[in-house]
This record gives sequence, C-alpha cells and structure tokens, in this order.
Amino acid sequence: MATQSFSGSLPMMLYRALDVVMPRFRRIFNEFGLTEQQWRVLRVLWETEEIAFRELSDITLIPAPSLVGVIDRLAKQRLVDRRRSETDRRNVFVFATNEGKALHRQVRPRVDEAYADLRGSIDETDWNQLIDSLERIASLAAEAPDNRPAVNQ
Amino acid sequence: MATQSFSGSLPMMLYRALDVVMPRFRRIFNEFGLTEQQWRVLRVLWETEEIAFRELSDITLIPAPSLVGVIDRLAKQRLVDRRRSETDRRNVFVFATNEGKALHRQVRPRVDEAYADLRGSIDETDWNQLIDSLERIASLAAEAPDNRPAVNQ
DNA sequence: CGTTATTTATTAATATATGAATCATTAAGG
DNA sequence: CCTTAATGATTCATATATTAATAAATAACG
Repeated sequence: MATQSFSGSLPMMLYRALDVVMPRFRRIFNEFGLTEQQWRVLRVLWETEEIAFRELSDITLIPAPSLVGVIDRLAKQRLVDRRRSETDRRNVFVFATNEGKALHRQVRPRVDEAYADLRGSIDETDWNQLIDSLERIASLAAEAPDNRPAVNQ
Repeated sequence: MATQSFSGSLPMMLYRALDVVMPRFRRIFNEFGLTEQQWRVLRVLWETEEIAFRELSDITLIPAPSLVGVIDRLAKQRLVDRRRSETDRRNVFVFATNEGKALHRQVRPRVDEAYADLRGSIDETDWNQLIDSLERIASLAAEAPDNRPAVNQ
C-alpha cells in the first residue's frame, strides 16, 4: 500500500467530521452561556439523578483532570453540586440542581432540533452505516491492552 | 423519533472513535518530543515544501490562533521557520528546516506502522465503508451557510 | 493490627481550543 | 490620491486537553 495521504487518513477524517458537525451545536450552547463540555455534563445528568465522578468522566469523554474544572465552574453557577460518598469517601457524586435541570429543559429542545436537522441532511442509509462503522471502531477499545484513553480533544 | 441517547449520538460516537484511535499515535509523537498538532504540521510539510499559513490551518484543522503557538514552539526547536510573502506582506509562509525534515523522516515510519496496524485490525469492507461515510459528512460543509469552523479539541 | 499497594479525586505545568479584538497591510470606491 | 473596507496574522482571555505528580482513603496482606 502506498503512503496514506494526510487528509484522507482516518483520524483527520474523524476530526473533519466533528469540525463540520459541532459548530451548529456550540452556537446553541453559547447562547445559553454554556460550553460544549458543560452541556455534556448537564445532558448526562438528565438521564441519571446522580452519578459517580469517574463514570461521568467515562460517559462524557472528559478526562478527569478537565472534568474537575468543568464541574467547578458549573457549581459556581449553581447548576450542579458535589456529594461525597458515605461508604467510600474517595468517591464523589455529581448531581444537577433545580436550576441546572431548568436550564437543561430550556436548552434540550434546541439541541434536539439541531440534531434532527443534521440527521435530516444525511441519507438514512448513509447515517446508519456511519453509526455502524463507528461502533465497530469503538469496540476496538476492549481489545487494545491500553490504559484509559481520553479524547481530543 | 424518540430522544437520542447521549452516548449513541453522532458527535459522541465520533469523539469515542478518536478516543480509541489516537492514543497509540500520541505515544509515538511523545517519544520524539512532539505533540499531536506539532506532528500534523511536520506531516503536511512533507508534502509541500512551503505552505501559506491559512492553508496550513485549513489542512491541519488547527485553528489559526492555536497554530500561531504551535509554529512558535516548532520554530523555537528549529524544526520549522516562517517567511513573509514579498508580494503581499500580510501572508506568512511556513517551511520545515533540515532538522525538521530529518525528524519527520525518523518519526514517519513508526506512524505508518501504527497506521497499518490499525487498518489491519479492522475488516477491509468496514474500513472503506467508514471512510466513505465520513466523506459524506465532510461534504456537508459546503452546503452549510456557516463560516469557517474549527475542530476540537 | 500495621505496613504496603491500590484506588480516587485533585493539583500542577504546559499545550491547544474557542471566541473576540487588534494591528498591519492591501483592496475598493469616490 | 484619500478615505473606508476587507483581509491575514496575531494577541487576549478563558476553557479544556494532556501528562505527571500528589494527597487522602481504602484494600491487601503478612
């Protein structure tokens, strides 16, 4: 096989896809004074009342050291709060305040709408095919003897 | 359609794919004292002797304000250098020094090897399908009336 | 039990991302 | 020409990523 062209490489194609997709969402987050990472946290807390720090890091793909700051800033805005586990005091749980839930309810429809738009702009078959392929890539994680990676980012 | 699950959304799947793929490459870059972005610049300069700043930003997907710093640090290591255009002094051209080219020649085989490994770990059909789908997503950029987006993280 | 490992969140240092503003240069229009 | 717009790189402020180190708590084990 000839040497891979830089822009045609898998990593750069993944980055470019995000480059195309994300700005429309970020514009919405910014309207509400949220960053992309802050939104991820609020979005996850929509599905679970309370979540362990490490699990939150895993799901949002925000590396732990970054997540500390993200939560700090959300807490300063009274959108989320921390709670230490009683049984194992090393563990921290994060939960949304009423304010945080209210903001989420306000932003969520706009995000869903943008997502539907995106999905509508792509052929249904292509879409499913893409999600499929991405799932296969993600499944490589289990096989790799690596530690815990972190994105991006 | 029911509300999209967070982890199953297209953006998070793209981020997760990068999360799985990139660590093995970053490990190589770090071995040679390079960051991922610094490598991207060296990698592009392999294909063109000299390149306009803006074009470099477009190809590497490194936003202009970030690229200034990336090039500053590469220049401090004498791996690349800048040159102002004579015809339009607003434009800056970037090129690799001999040292930069030498380092690239050293790193490149390791990256190619890792890339071949990655490609080998995925079914050929799946791989082509993924690249195909990603190209279709990227092609949305032209249709969106947006400005110039920028990745990432 | 007491010492040593391991786990968990956090801090620290440096690099990059994001969005806005600035500064120098060039292009456009009257 | 001269003023006004537009362009291109850069700076600025803040947020996040990356890698390593640390501090507190718990688990493992002799």
